[in-house]
Amino acid sequence: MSVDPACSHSSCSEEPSDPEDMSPMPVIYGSEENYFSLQISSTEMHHTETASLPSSVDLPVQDSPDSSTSPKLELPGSSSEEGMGKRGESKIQVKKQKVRTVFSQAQLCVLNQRFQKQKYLSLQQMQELSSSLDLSYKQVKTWFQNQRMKYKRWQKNNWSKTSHSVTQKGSTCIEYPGLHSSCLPGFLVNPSGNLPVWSNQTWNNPAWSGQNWSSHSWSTPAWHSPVWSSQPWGAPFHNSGEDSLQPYVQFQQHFSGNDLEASLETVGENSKYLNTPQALDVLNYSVNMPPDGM
DNA sequence: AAACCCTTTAGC
DNA sequence: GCTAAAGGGTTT
Repeated sequence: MSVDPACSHSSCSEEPSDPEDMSPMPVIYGSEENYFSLQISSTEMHHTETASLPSSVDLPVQDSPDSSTSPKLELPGSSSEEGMGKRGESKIQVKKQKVRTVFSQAQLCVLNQRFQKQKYLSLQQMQELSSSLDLSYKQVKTWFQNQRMKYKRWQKNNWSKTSHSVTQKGSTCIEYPGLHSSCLPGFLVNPSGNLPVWSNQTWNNPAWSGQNWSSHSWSTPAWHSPVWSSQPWGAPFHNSGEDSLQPYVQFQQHFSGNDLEASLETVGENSKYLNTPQALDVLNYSVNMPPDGM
């Protein structure tokens, strides 16, 4: 099988990618996202490799400190040109060329799997995930956002396909091809966490060790629930309302341990429509339940 | 203020 | 064409 994903060798041991903004980030290499993440890509996997470095130019670019969470890690004005390049005073027409990061299969795998379970992550979750994957918070956030849109589109298409024929609640016909296609066996996550099985390389993040994942991170009220009610995928509930919540409760009662994982995929389906903090909480709780029993 | 949704831009 | 990322409008 040669299932030696991404970094089985050793090329990805370092991954100085780009933690860029995150706050809790223990690893802050530079400031730029992935600009200079000189990657090796010797194998075939391009990790977070930064697409292509424009060799010349000092790309004023990017970095948009998104600061999503940790507001300004880089002082405004001092760090790079970003300060003035943006909307300072001299509208430099330096068109910041977009840097397209290419996530590695491993990263995508984890992201996808996570997405299947949760369409929305809390701040902390995103932070942890980002640091685990060596990505920036912004990247994770953006990825999830894009995924949601993608999923939405997919759902729409899918919906038109099946809607006329099946519209019942138990119609779990098609599954969102989130990772199936790109996830190699070796990318499967552990039942305890969400890291790939082979995660002993870059994925060694204390945050995922099982401490934070235990519970509080999920129940944190930090959840700022978006407009669920208006969510396209939340709408369908008008029909089944509570019906949607049932699966979750039962789910956590019936499953436990390894099965959880498998079942999650199924449940995950539902979760697409059920993104209420509560539901997620239940789901997540189960998901993170250590197979050993805490 | 920050995250979200949605659209658009742009690299691959 | 896919999708990461930017931009703009909205919501809390």
